[in-house]
Amino acid sequence: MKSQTDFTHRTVEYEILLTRFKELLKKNAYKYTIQREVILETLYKSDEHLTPEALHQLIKEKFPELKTGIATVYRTLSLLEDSDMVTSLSFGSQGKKYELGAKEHHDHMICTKCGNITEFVDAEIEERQHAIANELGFKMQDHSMQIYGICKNCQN
Amino acid sequence: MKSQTDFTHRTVEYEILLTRFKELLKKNAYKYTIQREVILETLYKSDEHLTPEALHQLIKEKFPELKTGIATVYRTLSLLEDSDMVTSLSFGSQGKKYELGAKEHHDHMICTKCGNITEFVDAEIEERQHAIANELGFKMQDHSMQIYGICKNCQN
DNA sequence: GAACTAATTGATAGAGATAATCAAAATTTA
DNA sequence: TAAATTTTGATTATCTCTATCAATTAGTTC
Repeated sequence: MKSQTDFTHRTVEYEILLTRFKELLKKNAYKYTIQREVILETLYKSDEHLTPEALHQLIKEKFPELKTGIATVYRTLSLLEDSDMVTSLSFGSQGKKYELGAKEHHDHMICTKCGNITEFVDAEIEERQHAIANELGFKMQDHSMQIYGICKNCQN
Repeated sequence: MKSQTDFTHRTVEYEILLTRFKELLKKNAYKYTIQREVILETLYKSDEHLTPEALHQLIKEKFPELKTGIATVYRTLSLLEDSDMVTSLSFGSQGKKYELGAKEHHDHMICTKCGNITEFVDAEIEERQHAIANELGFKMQDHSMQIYGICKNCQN
């Protein structure tokens, strides 16, 4: 089937990301599909932390002709996460939120009132984390840190 | 109903915890029940990070005469968490693990192979977290940090 | 570009964790 | 100890995510 899907608002940054993605697919003998690209693109454009549900909703609105199923969204997110192209934040029984992990690593400051997420990096903390893992004999693979509080806006 | 439940191995530390718990119940006009105490006690004795499921299992073994239902375990854990007497660690779609939060605060080092959890505290990190929250205009309420890696045992 | 092979898809059923419901039982108050 | 209210256990419902499977599609070969 020849797709009439219209990919708009493409940036150089996105093209680089897409190339990385295509290389990843090729390397693992995965196939390129419009659904996979649309999922990557929508995640890129949204610039937010999205639940699989929310991502699926966005895709259905923007590309209704694809009839993308929720299962494909989950599958592709897993694929992207396994390949370190996206990272997920866990919210207990409320599931996960995903974000593109192409940008540099960062931690999260989460407002407990409005749920908004602010990102930050602190070199000192990063350093201590490595040191601690070493001290405890761990081979560190990853880490995640969240600070919970009330953001400026919600303090009024 | 007069309970024949035998509470053994009580320590002073536990008695203090229990008193805190009873005060909490009174303050919120919640009622004291044997089930609630048994859940608190089992969590205290286990000294481990427990899933609601595992906690329920332990209680069924130690206090079979109570016939405690899983729903009560969930309800009580929520109650305790809302009151900051226990804290939970999220494991994505694998649910949560709970621990008593009465002891001093600590972060977690989690082995991605065997799932075991080692606790640690690092003063420097604690300090930076507060500083960062301030910088970003957040009123900090809480934080959590997990380092993922492979523990000594599992590296072989 | 047609045929072939294997991967991918959408729909749906299934699994696991947690929440909601509700009649029966227990706790607290008076 | 009787009345009022909460809590409980059993069960069902819900929510997130995974497995299944027939139909479709991508990549390859001719």
